[in-house]
Formats: sequence, structure tokens, C-alpha cells
Amino acid sequence: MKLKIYNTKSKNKEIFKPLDSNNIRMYVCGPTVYDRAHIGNARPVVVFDILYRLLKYLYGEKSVTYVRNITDVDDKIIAKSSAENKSVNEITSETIKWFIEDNNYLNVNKPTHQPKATHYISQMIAMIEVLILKKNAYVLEDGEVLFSVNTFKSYGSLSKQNLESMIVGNRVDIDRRKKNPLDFVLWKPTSKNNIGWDSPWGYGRPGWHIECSAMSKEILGDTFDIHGGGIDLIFPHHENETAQSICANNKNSLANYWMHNGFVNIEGQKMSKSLGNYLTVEDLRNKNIDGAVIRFVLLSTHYRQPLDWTNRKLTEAQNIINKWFNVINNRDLNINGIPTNKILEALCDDLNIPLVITEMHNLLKEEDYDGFANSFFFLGFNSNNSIKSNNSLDKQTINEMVNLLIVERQNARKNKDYRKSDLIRIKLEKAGVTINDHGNETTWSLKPNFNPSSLLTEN
RNA sequence: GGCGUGUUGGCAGAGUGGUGAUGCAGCGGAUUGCAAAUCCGUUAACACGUGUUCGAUUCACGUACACGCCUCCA
Repeated sequence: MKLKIYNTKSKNKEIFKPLDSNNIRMYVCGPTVYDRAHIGNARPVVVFDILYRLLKYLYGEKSVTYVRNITDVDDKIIAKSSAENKSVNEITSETIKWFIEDNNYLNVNKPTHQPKATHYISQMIAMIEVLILKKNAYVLEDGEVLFSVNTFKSYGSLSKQNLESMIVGNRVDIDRRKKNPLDFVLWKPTSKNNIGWDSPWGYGRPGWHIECSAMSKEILGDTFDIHGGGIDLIFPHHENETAQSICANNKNSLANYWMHNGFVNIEGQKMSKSLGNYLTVEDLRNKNIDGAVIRFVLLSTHYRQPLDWTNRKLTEAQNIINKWFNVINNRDLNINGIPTNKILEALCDDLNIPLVITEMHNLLKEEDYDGFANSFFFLGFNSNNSIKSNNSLDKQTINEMVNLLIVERQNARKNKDYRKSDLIRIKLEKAGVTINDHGNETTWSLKPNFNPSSLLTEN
């Protein structure tokens, strides 16, 4: 089966041809760690998790290297550290911990490498030195190093911009010291009491773009297969990154395929702290919304389109995941981890996950429960949490508690004490337990928002 | 001003040059003590205009509207 990927570079869907099919290399821009991850951060994490799973399936578990970096030096981090009177390291290590917890909650596979920028300072310095030597960069009097955009003739080719119109655009800062207003920072001088490192140009810290160039080179090599990230990164971040890497490495290309995911809106509006519609993964966890439900919503719109996060969608997703859980939990299944062909075909068509979801519905209609379950696990909907994470009760205790109430209700029904049986049902429903009566038999299942605490209270 | 994306039924959301997905909601039915869940059936759409074509929602051009990027941002 051939994987097709929409390549930002060519603006076309292309058949994916790896540089080396025994060593597929993918780099995705990860978080700047200064705050809790919002659902906009979670989208690329989940989308590229699916791609990672797919690549491993197509080329072999050990043939895929997936790098997702962590930016742990940056103005926002420094601002937060001084605002909260904590060290940069305290801020970043705490945020990284949150990020990992959120990812686990969403059942995201761990990338092969999660390099931190601060661990690659010497590689960045080395790369900047090469760029200066090759006259692609220049040093200002105060020790600031800038990349010279004019020295790279393909500058703008990834984002389809041309230099003149960008400069005409009114928002480029006019720094007279720059040879071209678009020249960007490689190394930024700073005072000794700030976080920084010694360099040939004095004490300072790296510019934003150079870290990805240095880390991808170190871990994946000069040229690799796939580079991903949010659509907003196309310009300037990825444009600058390619420019640096191509110049420093003397290669034609940094990544062969560039993939960009669309933004997340909330109820039709851009998410922002000032609008008060800022939604983090943690917020959803606190509401007991299952990771699989969040995952479902994030995947229910094609990754290149904008995704509108709405309450209505969340409810729909909850119902679907609930139904899927029931299928998985109430059957003997043959699990081999292999999704069906139609699911794979949809995934291979530039990750058409909405179509994948349609196929999941079809599998249930066709009563192909094994195919369904294997696809379900492949897509990572086998979340974790409904029982474990939101309480200290173990599965057995919950079973006993629920079964006790079920028996009580059945007895009430036999005695035609429907008032009592209805009360028990309502109580269970409130706790997130769904009752299914089939003739004389009653089965039950847990909803994604199962919360046993109300089972413990008396009526 | 430049670059880019989108406009599909009540809502969400794929896709296709000819047989008009899928989910939710709606409607009709089965089942049920009542529900829920489940199952069966069913209504309903392709922004507008011109062109290409035997035939366009699907291709081309234009118009309108919406959104994103060009500054930190996933």
C-alpha cells in the first residue's frame, strides 16, 4: 500500500518515497515549555502520533525514528521564570512533566527522541560558526549573529513568499543594522545574570530557529524524510530552519516532505487567553473527559483543515466512544494489532482519518468485530482512564459495587417495585454506568465519564 | 498590499466527472414495565455566475463571503 502525503513544499499530494526504507526519519516541532498544553498543542501531537503508528506498521517497528523536540529556552519561559520567581529549570521541568502526563492521557506513543534545546547548545554554536564562515551569517558589534537572507536564493520557497512583498508588508521590523529586514537571529547576546552560554560572540542564547536545525542534524542527519508542525510555523520558523540547514550542511534539502496541521478554534472563535476560551488538556481531564474522547474530537476533522472544538462535538464523541468501548469490552476478540485494509487505505491517503472513522462505523454494521477492535487499538482509542485514573478504587471493587446494585434492581423489577428499580438505574446513570436490559438479563458498561464517587453516597 | 485555505443536507464531516459517504439530530417502526442501549427503514446538500463536456457538486475562469499566515504562537 502506498502512502500519500500532502507536501507543503510542492502544494501537492505526493507518494511517499523514503530516503531509506529501513530508516524512516520524522521530525515534528514540539512544545515551548512554559505553560500547560492547550488542545491546539495537542492536535499535532495526536495527528503525528497516528502517522508514527502508520509508518511503523508500513516499514517496521524499528525502522522509524521520530523526533519531537522540546524548546526549553525562550523569551516566554524567561518571562515566566522572572514573573513567578522560579528558575528557568524549575519552569521547564515542571511543564515537561505536565506535557508527558497529558500525552499519556491521550494515549500518545512516545517518540524515539525528545531532545531539549539546552542540551544541544554546542551543536548550535558549531552550526552558526559554519554559517558565518560561509558568509551566510554576520556578527553585529554587540555580539548578535544574524542569518543573511540575501545569501540564500531559495529563501521563501517553502512558504511561497517573495522577499519584496514581505518587506512591503507593513509588519516587518526595521532594524537598521540588518542587511535585510528579514534577517533573523541566530545568536542573541544577553547579560550575565540571565540564562545563557558562552560563545565565540560572547555570552548569550540561541535564536529560536537554530535549535531545530542543530538537533535534526545531530539525530537524523542533514536530510531526512518528514518535517511536521502547526500551519503557523511555515513562516517564518520552517522557512528559516530550511535556509540555515541547507546553507550550513551544503545540501539541497532539509526535509523531503513538509506536513502542517490546521489550527483549533473554540466554538468558532480563535482560542486565546484574553477571550477566556482557552482550553487545556488538563481542563478536560478535570472534567473527567476520557482521553479517547479528546483524541476522537482532535482526529474527527482532517488534519489540514481548521478544527472547531465545540461542546456539541464533545458530546457526540463521548457517545461514539462509549459505544465503541461497549463493543470492545463485551466481546471475545481476536487481537493481532492489524487494522483492516480499508482503514489502512484511508490512513495512507494523507491521513484521511474522518474516512477512517466512517470505516469504523461500517465495520460495526458488518459485524466485523475483530477488524473493528484491531483498528480501534491501532488508532490508539484504547484509553486507559475510565477506571484507573479518576479514583483510587480498583476494577474489582467497582464490579462488586455495581453488581450489587444491579442485583438489587433486578429483584425490585421482579417484585414490580418499579419506583425502586428506577431509582437504582438513575443512580447508576449518574455515576456513568449504563444499564442494558435484554429480557431477563441485564448487562452494564461504563461511560467514558464514569465517576464512582456518587455510587458511594446513599440515596 | 502579498501568500494560502475554505464555502457540501438542521449540525458535523468525507468524497466523486455519471449509481449522490458516514455520524448526530429529525421522521416511521421493532424491542422495553418505563427508560437507556440496540436494531431496521426513511427525509434531506454540494455559495453564485460563465465556460469545458454527451453529462459537473466534482475540471477551468470569474464573483461573493469566511478564515489563516506575513510579529511570539500548534
